[in-house]
Amino acid sequence: MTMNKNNRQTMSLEALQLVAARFKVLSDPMRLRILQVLETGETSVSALSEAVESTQPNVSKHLKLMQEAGMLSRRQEGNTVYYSISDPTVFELCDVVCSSLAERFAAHASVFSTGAVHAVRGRRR
Amino acid sequence: MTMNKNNRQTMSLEALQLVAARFKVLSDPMRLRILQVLETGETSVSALSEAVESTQPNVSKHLKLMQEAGMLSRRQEGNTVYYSISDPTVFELCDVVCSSLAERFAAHASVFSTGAVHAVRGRRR
DNA sequence: TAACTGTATAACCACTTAGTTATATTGTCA
DNA sequence: TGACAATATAACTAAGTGGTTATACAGTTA
Repeated sequence: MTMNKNNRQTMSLEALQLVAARFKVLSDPMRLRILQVLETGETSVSALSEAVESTQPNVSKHLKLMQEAGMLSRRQEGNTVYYSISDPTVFELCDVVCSSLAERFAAHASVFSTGAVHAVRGRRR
Repeated sequence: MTMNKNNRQTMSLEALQLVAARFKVLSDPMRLRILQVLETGETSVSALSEAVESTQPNVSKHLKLMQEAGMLSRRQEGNTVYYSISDPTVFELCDVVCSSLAERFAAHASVFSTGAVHAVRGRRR
């Protein structure tokens, strides 16, 4: 096993690509917004489209992307489709980013609500 | 303060854009590779270019991007420039993604070396 | 000064991506 | 069956991105 001098494994290029792909899914504001809504619970496509103020085809596209990335599950009931979060680590990732950003921009820290995030973090999941 | 039903704050669009931008920086395999090298310590641009097997202009471009994102620091000595990691939370993020991926692809789990990452996680930083 | 080294930048290209509009698909209900 | 509703997909466009090559900019050394 390849280790660097911090005793940390050096990942293969293939593995790096998979990690990068995961970050890429989270690198779009609209998708983050969708995830925020989904955190409140399973939601239909039409309800999501309204909530995030975008068109249905656009939301459907993002949902498919995130589902294929393994972040969402899909459940159909009649002709309504409900999506929900299947990998809650996405919020763990967002929390880490928020803390880091809050630390950097101490001036705008309230935007990221460091305190609130930290308070919630302990009791989630 | 806006909270959803998980008692989690709903971030503003502006904040979501900042978070998304951070994920975007990490969404490229070459940048992740550079970060891996930098984790072993401060490195010059030329040494980095060799290590990641890319051209100097390309590496310089990625370095500038990551520095502007607040992940790297730059130090010049003579006409050699050394970059180093200024925000170690990037590795925290990578660890979370690796664990999540390892869980999903149990078959290819060894690629992400769950065990190794977890073992190291506790004593880092 | 001039030659050389290391890094940054400019210009360009192939490719990807988020969004829109139009349409297809699937399910329900009369 | 037909009309309708919810979702998915196709085709397209404008904007962004990673890489390359060439060149500019500093800093060192003769």
